[in-house]
Amino acid sequence: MLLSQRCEYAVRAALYLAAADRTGYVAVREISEALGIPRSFLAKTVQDLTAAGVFTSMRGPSGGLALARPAHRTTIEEVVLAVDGSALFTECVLGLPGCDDLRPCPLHAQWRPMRARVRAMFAGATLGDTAVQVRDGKFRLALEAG
Amino acid sequence: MLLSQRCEYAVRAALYLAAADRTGYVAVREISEALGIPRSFLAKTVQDLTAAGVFTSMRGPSGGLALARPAHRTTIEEVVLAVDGSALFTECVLGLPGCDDLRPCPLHAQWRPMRARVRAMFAGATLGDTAVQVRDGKFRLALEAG
DNA sequence: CCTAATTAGGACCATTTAGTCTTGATTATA
DNA sequence: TATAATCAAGACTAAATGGTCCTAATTAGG
Repeated sequence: MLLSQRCEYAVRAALYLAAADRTGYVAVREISEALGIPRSFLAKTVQDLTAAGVFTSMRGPSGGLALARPAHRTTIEEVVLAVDGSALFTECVLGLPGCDDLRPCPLHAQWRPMRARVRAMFAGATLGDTAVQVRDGKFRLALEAG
Repeated sequence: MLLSQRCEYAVRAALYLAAADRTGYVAVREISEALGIPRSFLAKTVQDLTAAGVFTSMRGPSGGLALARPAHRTTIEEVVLAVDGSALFTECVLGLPGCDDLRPCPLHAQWRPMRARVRAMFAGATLGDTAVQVRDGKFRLALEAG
C-alpha cells in the first residue's frame, strides 16, 4: 500500500467535498455514506485535515466540513502530507537510515527521482481540477460506478 | 512505506547473499548480524524466498542460504513479489476495488504508468548488477558506511 | 431556553504487522 | 554414533493500524 487506509479515505473525502461544491458545510455522515467509509473512523481522520488547515469545520445543525481554501488552491499532496506525513517522499526504499547521495543504498539512484515523481503526481493534482471531472461522471470516488 | 519491513529485510538479505558471492551456504546468523536485522525474524522471512524458489537452503553445519540461480538471473522484483505480493504493482492508489481504465479513480491515469515504472525499477535491477557495486563499496546494505 | 444535530476527543476493541522464543528435523564432522 | 550447527515451524508477545463507541462541547432553530 502506497498510502495508509486513513489517507486513502482522506483524499477521497477531500475530493468529495470539492466535487460537492456546496456553499455551506457538508456533514461527515453524508461523506461516509456516499463513499462507504466507516463514519467514526472518517470523523477522526479528518481532524488531521482541520488541524493542518486543509479543512474547516463547524459544529451543530447545518455544521460539518468545508475546504479551508478554494478547491483549485488545495492539492492532494497537502492531504497526503497532513495524514501520512512526508516519509513516502523522503525515505529510503530499503529503510536504511541516512541513505543519501553520499552513502546510498543500491536503489537510491533510481528511487530518489521516482519518489519525486510520485510526489509531483500528488502536488500537481488540485482538488478543483479533479473534482470537475468527478462531477462530470468521468471519475468515481466510491465502489459504485458514478 | 513502499515496502513492508519484512520485504526491506528480504531485499537487503538477497543483495548480501549476492555480494558475498560464496560457493557454499551463508548462515542466517551471519546475514542478520551483518545487516543489523533481528535473527529470528529474518529467518522466518526468508522462508518465503525459499518457498518461492529464489533462495535454496541447507540445514546442519556449514548449512545456510544460497541463491537458487546465478545472481545476474534474479531480480529484486522477484524478491518483492515473494514477500509483499503484487498489490503494489496492481492496486488503485486510492484503494477503490475494480479501478481500471473503464471505471477509473481520479488518479488512475497518473498512477497506472507510475506503478509500472516502480515495478520496472525493481525488475530491471538484478542481484548481480547491484552486488558488484556493493562489493566495490559504492553502496551500503546496513547502517554502517561500508 | 430547549432540543436536536453536529464535531471533538478519548477510551476501547480487532486485526495486521513486527518481533521473540522454543522445539524439532536435518546434516557435516569428529 | 554423538555432537553441534543450522533451518523449519509454530506458539507466543508487542506495537501499529484500523475501527467502534460513548461523552462532552457547540450551535442553529423552534
